[in-house]
Amino acid sequence: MNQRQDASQRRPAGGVSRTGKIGDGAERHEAIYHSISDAIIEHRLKPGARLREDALAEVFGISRTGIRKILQRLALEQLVTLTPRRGASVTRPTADEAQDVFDARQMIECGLMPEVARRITADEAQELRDMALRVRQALRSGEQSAAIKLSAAFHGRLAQISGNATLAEFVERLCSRSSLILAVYGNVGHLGCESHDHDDLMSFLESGNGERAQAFMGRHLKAIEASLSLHEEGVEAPDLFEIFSGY
Amino acid sequence: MNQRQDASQRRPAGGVSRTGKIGDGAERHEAIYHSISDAIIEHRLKPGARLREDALAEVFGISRTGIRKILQRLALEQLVTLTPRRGASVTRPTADEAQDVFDARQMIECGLMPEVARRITADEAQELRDMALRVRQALRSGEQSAAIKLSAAFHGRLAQISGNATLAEFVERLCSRSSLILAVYGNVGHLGCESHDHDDLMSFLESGNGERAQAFMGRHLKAIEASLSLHEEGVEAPDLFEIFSGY
DNA sequence: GCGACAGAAACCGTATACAATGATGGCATC
DNA sequence: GATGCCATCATTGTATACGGTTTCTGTCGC
Repeated sequence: MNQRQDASQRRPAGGVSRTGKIGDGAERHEAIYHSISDAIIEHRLKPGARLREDALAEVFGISRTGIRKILQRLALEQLVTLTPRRGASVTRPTADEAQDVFDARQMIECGLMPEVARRITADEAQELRDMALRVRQALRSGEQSAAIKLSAAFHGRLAQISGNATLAEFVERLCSRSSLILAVYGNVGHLGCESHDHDDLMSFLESGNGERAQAFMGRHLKAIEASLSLHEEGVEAPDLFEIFSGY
Repeated sequence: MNQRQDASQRRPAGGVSRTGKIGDGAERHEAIYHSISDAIIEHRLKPGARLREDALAEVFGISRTGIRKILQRLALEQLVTLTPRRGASVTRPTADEAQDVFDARQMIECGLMPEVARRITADEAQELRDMALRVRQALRSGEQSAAIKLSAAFHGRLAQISGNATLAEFVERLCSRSSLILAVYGNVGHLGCESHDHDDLMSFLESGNGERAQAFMGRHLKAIEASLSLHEEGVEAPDLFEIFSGY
């Protein structure tokens, strides 16, 4: 249930409140937003987990007002679900939503590849290869959480290179939601992005072959999708003992 | 400082809580959100117009807290821009952003057409034809504001029929932003959506011809895009009381 | 006459207090 | 012993107060 926080250790995460500089308020909010968002994307906060305003306010050393703002932002990105008078919890995507997200990625990410192939510079290609390398490293060393986040970052950066900020933002949101989907419907040991898929993709892009990159991205996404167990779970009788055995 | 006597007296007076339904708080916020959003989409609030929290709070009879929540939501949809310590104003899209939005619409709306053609039912087709009719009527009677909103609604509803809620939401947001773009770069008398474009599109969809619908949608969007120009309009201070007088 | 500075007002950012509501657990009754 | 009701509690929703920053304006100096 509620993971009873050791209240004795409730230090504000990083010298906070009355410490002179107030100008960092905005940055601080941004940092807190990323903290929570990362925790969700890396599955340290699992779908369904409740996010109480008081608790978060205490952890980060700001008032509920700021937390609410952040929670609303996360809700609009569909990473958390806001239930009136019940508070916030990490979104648990349905199988339908998962299907929608992957169909959308198929359309947008694939559609972006030709433009990316046209625009990508050598520096950007190198940057992406570095990111792909870090994903591989994380996968090899078993850091699945890190791998998921890094992989999402790779796809997001790729979309940015298309030059269309609007579509890039869409892709980033879709990737975040994909992380949630992996948390619910993914199988351990079968993480979506295969080891060298990203590198193969980079080869097509660097050679300016947009069409092959597009086709490859399509297969890549299909492979991730195929690795999911998208059968609807029985909502009727969940095994509470198994689900909460870790608590 | 804390005059709690007021607190005890504050009780029923306004009758906000005594008027039976208390649950309308959420609905009220939703209604206010739509009021502002509609005012922006219909160009009663023009790009660049400042939206002061105090003024809005007074107009709608709620506190700044609620207004801020609504403003933040609008900001995440990119209808308003939030400048730190400067407050909110109606977003003035740049030419680049306009280009991005129309490129995105080109990709997503066109890509959705085959699926829409496959799924559309007779009832839905009729509903859309009715919407197209209302757009035409508004155009004929010179109600450009109404026409813009109705046209955006048409495109949004169309996307919903694809069955992909995620992409439909994207399209709705793109259409809202398109309204803003029309306000800044559009020419009077040359409203984006031509009179029978929507009807022609419906014919293709009803006959199940997804490919032709897709091609036609592409031309339709290109035509809107081509009708834009880069001349910027002046911005006058809006009279919030007048704009929301009907509330 | 023009520019710069200072004072004042306006306005946003944050925290806190209060009200309302859903949840939980105990108690009485059947 | 089980079920329904009631009281208490926990948690969110909303408003308001306070502090800081920006902006406007009026005056002074050049």
